[in-house]
Parts: sequence; C-alpha cells; structure tokens
Amino acid sequence: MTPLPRTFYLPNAEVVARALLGATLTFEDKRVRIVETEAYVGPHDLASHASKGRTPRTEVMFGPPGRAYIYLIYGMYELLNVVTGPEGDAQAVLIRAAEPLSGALKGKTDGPGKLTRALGVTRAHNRHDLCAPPLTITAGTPPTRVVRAPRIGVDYAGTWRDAPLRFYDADSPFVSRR
DNA sequence: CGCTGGATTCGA
DNA sequence: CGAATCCAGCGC
Repeated sequence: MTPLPRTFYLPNAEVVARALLGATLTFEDKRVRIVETEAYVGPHDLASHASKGRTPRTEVMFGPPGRAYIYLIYGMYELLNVVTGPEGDAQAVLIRAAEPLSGALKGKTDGPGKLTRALGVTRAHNRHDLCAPPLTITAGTPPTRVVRAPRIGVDYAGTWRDAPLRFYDADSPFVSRR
C-alpha cells in the first residue's frame, strides 16, 4: 500500500484525528488498524505541549505536516503523534489505540503507551516522515460508528480539559479503557 | 543546578 | 490509589 499523501495531514488536527480512524499504521513488518485518536489543536490548547511554545521538544509540531512527534512520558512510555496543519501551525494527533493486523506485535495495543511498545516505535523515530518507510500510515477500513468524547488524562488543561477532541471506533474492543 | 510533574500502566 | 522512572521546562 502507498502511504497517505502529505496533503492528508494538511487539515486541522480535529479533521485528521477523525480521518485516521480505520487507517493502517505500519512499522517495519508490523501493522495495526487505528481505532482511537485525540486532537491537540494548537498552542492555545492548554492540553498540548505546544502551549509551552516552540521548545526543543515541541519544535517538530511547528514543522511541516506528516511527521511523527514521539515523546517519553512518565519516564517509561513513548507516545506517538502525527503532526498536522500547515507548517508553523503546531497541531498534532495522538494515536491512542489500535487493533492488531499482523501477528508480530509484542503485546497489547489498546493504549498509547502499549501501542508503541508493541510496535517497537521509540523516540529514535521522532520527526520521522510518515510518508516514507519504515513508519507509515495507509488507507484502511473506516469505522461504522464514531464516538466523540473528552480527551484522557488532561485534567491540568483548564478550560480545555473537557473539549471533545477524542475520537474512537464505537465497535472496536481495542479502544483504551477509562 | 535543583525541583516539579506528566497526553500511562500495572498492581495492591 | 500509588509507585515506577526520567527528563522537559522553569526558576534561581
């Protein structure tokens, strides 16, 4: 399969988060179907790391769309994001959960930390261009029903805490719990 | 340079 | 409910 074109990542994070549901995430020989995402809509979004401004860590979010933003959280989990929006517009979509498609996975994929661990994706792939191997996203099977809800674990985000920017496949048993 | 706390997960 | 485990961001 051909990776989704860079133009796919050009719209805002909310649109891309919704559009990524059902798409296939591939890393080397491992493939999963994305079933849960969250949109981080810009520097004004207090839940986004981009709200701290342009720093060494957030730099990639201010760059061109279609790149991976991967960071370490709680000292032990790597979370995978996709940068969206035009260059200079720091938006991103967190990939929270997926369904296994290949059998080579090293564990569960029903949570953002577990997903990257099962795929073997690490910070070494931060800034990687998702339009080229080994880490890519291709078209897949869209969900029948999509649920929109508040994001998980962003209680610190003030007025942005309850913004309904989380999307998931209502019929998938692989959506993260909570 | 020291301090604080986190887009999580698992086990008690 | 709290520990694990480490580093970004910030203040001094």
